[in-house]
Amino acid sequence: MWAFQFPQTPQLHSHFYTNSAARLPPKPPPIFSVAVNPTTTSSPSNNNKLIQSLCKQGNLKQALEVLSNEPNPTQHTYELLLLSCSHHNSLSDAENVHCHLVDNGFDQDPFLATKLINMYTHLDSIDHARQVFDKTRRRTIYVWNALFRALTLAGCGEEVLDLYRQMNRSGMGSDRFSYTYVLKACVSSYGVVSLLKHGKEIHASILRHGYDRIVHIMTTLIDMYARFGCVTYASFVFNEMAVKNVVSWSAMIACYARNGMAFEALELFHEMMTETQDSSPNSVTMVSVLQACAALAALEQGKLIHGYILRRGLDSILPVVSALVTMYARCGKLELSQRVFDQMDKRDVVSWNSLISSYGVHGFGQKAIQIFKEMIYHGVSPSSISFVSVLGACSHAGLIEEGKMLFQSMRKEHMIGPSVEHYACMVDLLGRANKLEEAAKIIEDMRIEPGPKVWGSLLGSCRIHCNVELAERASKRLFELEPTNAGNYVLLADVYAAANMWDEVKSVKKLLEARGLQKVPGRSWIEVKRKMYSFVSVDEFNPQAEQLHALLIKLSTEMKEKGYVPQTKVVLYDLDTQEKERIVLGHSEKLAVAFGLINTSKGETIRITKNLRLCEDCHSFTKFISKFGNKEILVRDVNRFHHFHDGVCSCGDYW
DNA sequence: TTAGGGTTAG
Repeated sequence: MWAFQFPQTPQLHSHFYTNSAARLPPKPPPIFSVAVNPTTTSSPSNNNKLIQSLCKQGNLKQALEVLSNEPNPTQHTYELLLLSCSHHNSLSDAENVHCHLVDNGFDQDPFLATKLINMYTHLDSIDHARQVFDKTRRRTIYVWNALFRALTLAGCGEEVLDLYRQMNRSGMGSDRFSYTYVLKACVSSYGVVSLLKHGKEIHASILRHGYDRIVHIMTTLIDMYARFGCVTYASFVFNEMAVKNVVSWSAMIACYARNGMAFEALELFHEMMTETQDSSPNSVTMVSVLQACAALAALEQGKLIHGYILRRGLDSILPVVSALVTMYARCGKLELSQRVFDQMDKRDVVSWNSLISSYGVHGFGQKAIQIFKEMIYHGVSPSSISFVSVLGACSHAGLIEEGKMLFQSMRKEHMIGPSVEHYACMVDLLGRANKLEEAAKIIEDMRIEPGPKVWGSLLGSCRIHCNVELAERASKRLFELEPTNAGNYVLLADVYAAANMWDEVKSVKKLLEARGLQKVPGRSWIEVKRKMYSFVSVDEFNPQAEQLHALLIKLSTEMKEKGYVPQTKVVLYDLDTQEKERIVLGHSEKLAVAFGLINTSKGETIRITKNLRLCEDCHSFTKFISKFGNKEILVRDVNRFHHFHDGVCSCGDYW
């Protein structure tokens, strides 16, 4: 048969070929659709009208039956049929309509080619979309754009860029739609090569062709730079925009929020509220703003934002409510997360995942598992992220057997293949529990390539349990996979320092320097009376610093009398014990604790956030303060929460 | 005929 044919579709024509004998021999392929279109000269038959009406009513089955008796379907009839196949998510019907269309001489119609590509994109059949494109000789800008969209959604960014160059060579210029798809393609690549360079070239082309006044394109550009972590470029584009709307503001706020610049995100939000009259924030804006509050653990800010959401009636929008659940949990108010969740009329898998991870990050592993089961009981199927959340919760709580069983159930019961993230959770779970060999075995047996997250989990566990040999193995891979991540070098140096291997510590530090990298400085912050105060280990600019240091020396002396022994193995310098003690006493979280002791009233909980993992010494020191200073102290480190109360931490010293 | 920002984890 000359007509378009798909592989693996043996029953393809059975539905339509009841009169197949009358159709043979096959017609030669038409060259130009308009010239051979059998219906351009005649008005649509009654059958055509009936098919169109059935499609509009959503009755695809009957529409297809009528189609089998209609010798002259029109372009519009096919258009509605293809749309209907998309709505019904039916690939087999789609293929049948496609074959029918080809048999009736429409295979070179660029309008229908566009519709076919869009339909196959919707049905996740990228190969089919590509075949339609390849067979279409007259490629309008719509046809090109449809394929760009298809490939971008499928993560084939590099292929889009190749085609884009091909399109330009063919003399076809880009329009505003091509630019948005191609910019998105730069960040949608599954390949390992960064396409940022290409994104910048496209940016230049946009400027050359005067498309920089199109808000859609400039917003996509902001988003592209945001996803590459190029905040300066993104804010430059944003500031240069002559006209901004709610989407461009939201894109810039999201850019700050996801790139560790939560202060800036909140600042920009306030600017948006005060400086714009016609761009009032919407639900999407609020999600990013809540993310920023969560990142900073800015509870008071978060509560104000919650009030605004209620006043604006945005509290029924699921992503907003899920972001509220997460915000309260990350601000240390788990009970408020639960309350917000309980008040939801409708919940989706994201809402459940938010609650599961909320309990997880606070160390309530069993509760997280219970919620996971409740979710399934309520008929909501777990997603891949549900498993990341619940496995993470098991890891924080040391629930090894439960974690293993859940991991097994992924494939068996829920048909979800484990991804790199799930393996990383399992390695973390076993590694933390000092089952390092078992963790290494998991990596060996992985069916997919273990990425930096997996090796990073193993290295983190080696640091906790001081396993030099395995740490060297993991870091060797990590230095290849992500040579610019300073954290990995620091972890390896930590392992060497704990083993008193000072020459090795020195050489890791040299490697770090040679590669132009720096250790991320420890930073802690605290919200007191709606204001945020930030501390770094050596903070000469804080007017209270002297007072804070004096208080810390006094507290340290007192706590030593009560049994506190400074843990100095975290110091990466070969110094004497006294010097090491001085260094750990200046850690940012201790400064924040001291600030909290001075500036909070009796009975008020101290809430601190830290950008790195809490060190052993600060952990031990804070336990003593909670007992002898009679203070509740809540610390959120980069991984989880620590509730210090009466000399005990909720993590059970397992973090 | 086609388009831009957000949702959970690590």
